[in-house]
Amino acid sequence: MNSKKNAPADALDTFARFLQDRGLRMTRDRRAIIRQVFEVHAHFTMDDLFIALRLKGERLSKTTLYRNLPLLVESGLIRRVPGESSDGRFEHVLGHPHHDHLICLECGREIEFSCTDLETAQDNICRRYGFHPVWHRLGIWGYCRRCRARRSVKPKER
Amino acid sequence: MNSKKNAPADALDTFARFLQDRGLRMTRDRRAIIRQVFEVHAHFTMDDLFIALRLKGERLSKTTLYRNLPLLVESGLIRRVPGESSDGRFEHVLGHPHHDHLICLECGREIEFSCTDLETAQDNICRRYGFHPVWHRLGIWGYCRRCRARRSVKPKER
DNA sequence: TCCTTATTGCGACTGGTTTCCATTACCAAC
DNA sequence: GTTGGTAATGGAAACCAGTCGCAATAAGGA
Repeated sequence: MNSKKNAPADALDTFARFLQDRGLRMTRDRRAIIRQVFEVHAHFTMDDLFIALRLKGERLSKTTLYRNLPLLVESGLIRRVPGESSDGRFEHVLGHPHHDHLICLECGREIEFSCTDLETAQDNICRRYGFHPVWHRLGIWGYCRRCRARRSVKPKER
Repeated sequence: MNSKKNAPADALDTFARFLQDRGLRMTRDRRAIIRQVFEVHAHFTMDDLFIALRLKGERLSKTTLYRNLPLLVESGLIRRVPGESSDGRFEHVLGHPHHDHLICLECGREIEFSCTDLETAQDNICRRYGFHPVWHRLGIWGYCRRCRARRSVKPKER
């Protein structure tokens, strides 16, 4: 029952331990932040989080977020999403399996995928360079099936 | 003589064409920017570029850089260096073939590599999704050989 | 419950980037 | 070469995300 299923509660425990180890305190705001972060399975910005929490009736300030997200990162519960276009975005780590993205330049849609061949090729590269990988991020930009179809109808466009 | 060897001149031509196509003008400042960018084979920030140009006696303003670098990016001559830690950095593209990055979380070093298996795997993915790729970007974060060696000396660390 | 000290909110502040607008300079047409 | 329409530019002001200082608040161990 206290298994992996309850990510928010697990994360709360982990964070509580992390705080205690460093003589910091668990507060209402911190609890709310953790809960929110692990309830939603998507990337988020400071502002996303702020708005979501305010909508839930939490009265914390942005300053508090700016002060606490670095702690969450340090604790390993969340991480900044690497990659230029995802500047200022975070994602939680527990229960968020790895995936990469196809991003459509026309409609902006992001398609998630994962591919073992890709992972294998990456492992090979890392081995070749004596590099110990921790995580990676691959984005492929281009045109999705839907937009290509639409395009082919009026090929003169552009 | 007018071969690939002269990157700055080639880039200047390319950019001139790019500008003309959009009804924009080639100016002294733009020429100076291109020349500088293609003379130096290294990542650079707005400020690096500004200082370098000023040292060369150019009297352009930062505003001009902020206005023109996006054009260079659009023209494909330079690109923003991906990766969180290299926020705000650019690199030129001509004579800088496609590559991906291994980024060390400890020392920050970026190792460039390219790998056909990886490209192949990506092509397969795209085919599977009916996606037409235009470009991609892969970053692998982890620990480089050097830092791992240093670490293994004091294995209790972490 | 008390008391120490971490946490918080607010407003001021910062550094990087963008915008405004008056002036300058391209460059195509004469 | 001169002219005219319009893009480009510089400098200052505005903007914005993120940070800091400080007084008030609230964890949580004694």
